[in-house]
Amino acid sequence: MFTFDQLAGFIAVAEELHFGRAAERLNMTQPPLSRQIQKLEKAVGAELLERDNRKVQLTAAGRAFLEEARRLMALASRAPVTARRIASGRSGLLRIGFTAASGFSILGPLLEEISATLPDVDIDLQELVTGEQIAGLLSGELDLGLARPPFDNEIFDSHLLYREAMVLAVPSGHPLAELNRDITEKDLRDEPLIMHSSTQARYFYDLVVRMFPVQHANVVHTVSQILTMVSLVAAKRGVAFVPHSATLLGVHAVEFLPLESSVNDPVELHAIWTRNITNPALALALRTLDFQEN
Amino acid sequence: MFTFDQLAGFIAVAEELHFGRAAERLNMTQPPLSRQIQKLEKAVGAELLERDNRKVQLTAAGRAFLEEARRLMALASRAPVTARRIASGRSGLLRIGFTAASGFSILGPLLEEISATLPDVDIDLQELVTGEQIAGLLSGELDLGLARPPFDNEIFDSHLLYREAMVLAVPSGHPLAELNRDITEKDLRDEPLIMHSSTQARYFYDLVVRMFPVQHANVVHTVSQILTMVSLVAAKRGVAFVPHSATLLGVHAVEFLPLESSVNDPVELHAIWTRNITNPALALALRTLDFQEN
DNA sequence: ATCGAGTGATACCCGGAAGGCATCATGTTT
DNA sequence: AAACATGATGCCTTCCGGGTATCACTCGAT
Repeated sequence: MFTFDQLAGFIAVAEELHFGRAAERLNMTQPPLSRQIQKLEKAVGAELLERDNRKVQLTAAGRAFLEEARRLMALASRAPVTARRIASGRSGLLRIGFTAASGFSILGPLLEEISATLPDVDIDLQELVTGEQIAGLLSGELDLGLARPPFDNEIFDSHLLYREAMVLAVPSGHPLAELNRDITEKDLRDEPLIMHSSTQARYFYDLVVRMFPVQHANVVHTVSQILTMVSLVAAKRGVAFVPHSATLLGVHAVEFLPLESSVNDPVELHAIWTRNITNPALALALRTLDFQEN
Repeated sequence: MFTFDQLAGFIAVAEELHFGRAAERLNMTQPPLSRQIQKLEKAVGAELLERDNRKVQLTAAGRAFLEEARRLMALASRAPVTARRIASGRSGLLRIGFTAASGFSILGPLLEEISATLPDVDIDLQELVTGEQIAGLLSGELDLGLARPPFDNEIFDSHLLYREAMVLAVPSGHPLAELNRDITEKDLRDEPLIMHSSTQARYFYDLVVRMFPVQHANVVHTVSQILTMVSLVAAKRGVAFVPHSATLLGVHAVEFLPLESSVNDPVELHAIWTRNITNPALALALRTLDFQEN
C-alpha cells in the first residue's frame, strides 16, 4: 500500500513534470522525492512517469492514476472537515419527536430557529405520543422529544416550552356557549363527552380526571389525538377538553369555552432529552435554543 | 495528515468495537493500535470513538468518518488495479484515424477484432486524409492511422492491410462498358475525367498520373473523396479512377471496368503508427492484430 | 569533439516514528 | 474483595524517510 505522502509527491511531479521543482513545492529535497515515486510505482505495480534524464512525462497509466490520486487527496482533506463539523454539532442529524398537539403551535417556530442557526443540521421529524417519545429517547432512536409530563427527571433533562389552559370544545351554537361564563363541573353533568385515551394520552386523561369527576357514563368516544377530538366535536358527537392551542387548528363549527379557573391546571409541554448527550448536533441545538440550564 | 494504516486501524476497531480483536485482525498487538487511533483522532481533530474502559462506541463524527474512511480505502485499493489495466493495455483509449476509402472495407472487421479481444479499450475514430493522419500521429493526437503511402519509414512502423487494383468508374450504359476488355490509355483520350485532388488525395493523384498521362483539359472536377467521385460518375459528369473497394459502396447506375494490367499499380492501405509507442493499449492491439513484426 | 549545465538516481547517515512487550488504571463480575 | 477484561502508557528496538553528497547521463554551447 502506498502513502498519502507518495500521492502528494506524485501529484506534484505530475504537475511540474520536474522532480526538483516538485520537491521545492513540497518543501523537501529531490532525492527522497525520487524514492517516493519509485516506491509508489512499485506499490501500484505500473510505471507512472517516464523519466528520460532530460524530461519527465506521464505514462497512460500515470494519467489515469493521477486522477485517482487527486480524488484520494481531495477526499482525505475533506473527511476531517466533515467529521469536525459533525463533532461540533454544526452538521449532522437531529431526530425530533413531537406530539400532535405541539405541532400546531411550538414546532414551527422551533424548527425555524434551528434551521436558521444550524442550516447544515438535517432534521428528522416523527409524530409520536409522549410514551413513544420516551421509548425512542431511551433506545437512541430519538434525540429530542416535545412531550408532556410525566417523565423520569433522573434520566431526562427538560425545558418547559409552554403552559396553557384547558378549554372546552363545543359544537357551534351549543347551549353552553350561550352562558357567557366559565364552565363548571355542573354544566357538564349531562353532556356527552369525548374523552382522552387513558393509555395513549395519559397526561390529558389524568389532568381532566383531576379537574372534573368525569361521569363515565357520559363518555361517548375515547381517542388519543386532539385533532380527532375537535373533529368529533364539530360532528356534534359531544364536547371535549382540549388545550388552548387547539383553537389554532381552524376547525369550523367548533367553539372553545373557558373553564372555571379554580380547578383549571394548565397543561405543559416540555422539550426532553436524555442527560447523556451523544449527538453533538443536539448539544449545540440545546445551547442555541437556550434550553440547557448550564 | 493521517495514514492509510490509521484508517485501516480505525475501520477495524469501528467494526469490532474492540481494540484487542481489531488488533488481532490487523496482525498486530493492541497497544500500537490504540496509539494509531489516538493519532488519527488528533489528525482529524475530533473524537471518533468513545472508549469507556468496558466498551467502545462510535461517536457521531466517528460514524461519518467511518464512511469516508471506507470510501478512501476502497478508492485506494482500486486505483492501482485500473492503473495496471491501463499499463497492460487491457484498458484505455485508442484513437484511430482512417481514410474514407478504408471505411468501406477494412475498418469494420478491424474494430470488431479489437473490441472482441480488448473489450475495455475505448476507441475514438476520426476520418482523416493520410496527411492529416500523419500530422495527428506526430502530434500525439492519434495512436493508429489507416492510411496510404507515402510516409516516413524512419518514424513510422506500418503493416500492409491490403493492396487492390484501380478500376474505372463509368456511368451505367457508357460506351466503354460495351468493350468487354481492359481499358487502355487511348480509350480515355476524349473522356471527361473526375480527378483526385493533387493536395488532398495526393496518393491517388500521383498514382493515376503515373498510370495514365492525364489530359488536363479533360478534367471536369477535382475532388478528394472516393464517394464524391462515384456520385459524380453516377450523375454522368464523367469517368473516374477509383480503388476496387469502391465497388462496395453500392452506388447505383455506376459500372466498374478493369484497367490494362501492365500499367495498373495496385493501391495500398497501411496501418501506421509511430515507432516509439507510448500507449499500452496500442501496443497490445498491435500484438493481438499481429501487426508487429517482432 | 569537448566541456559544462541540468536532471534524476544512488549511497550513506541520522532522527523520529511505529511496533512489540510489560505494565498500569479502571471498571465489571463472581 | 479478588479475579478478570480492556484500553492506555512507558520503554526499547527496529526501520522508514528525509537530508547531504555524489554519480550517471544527456544536451547544448563553444
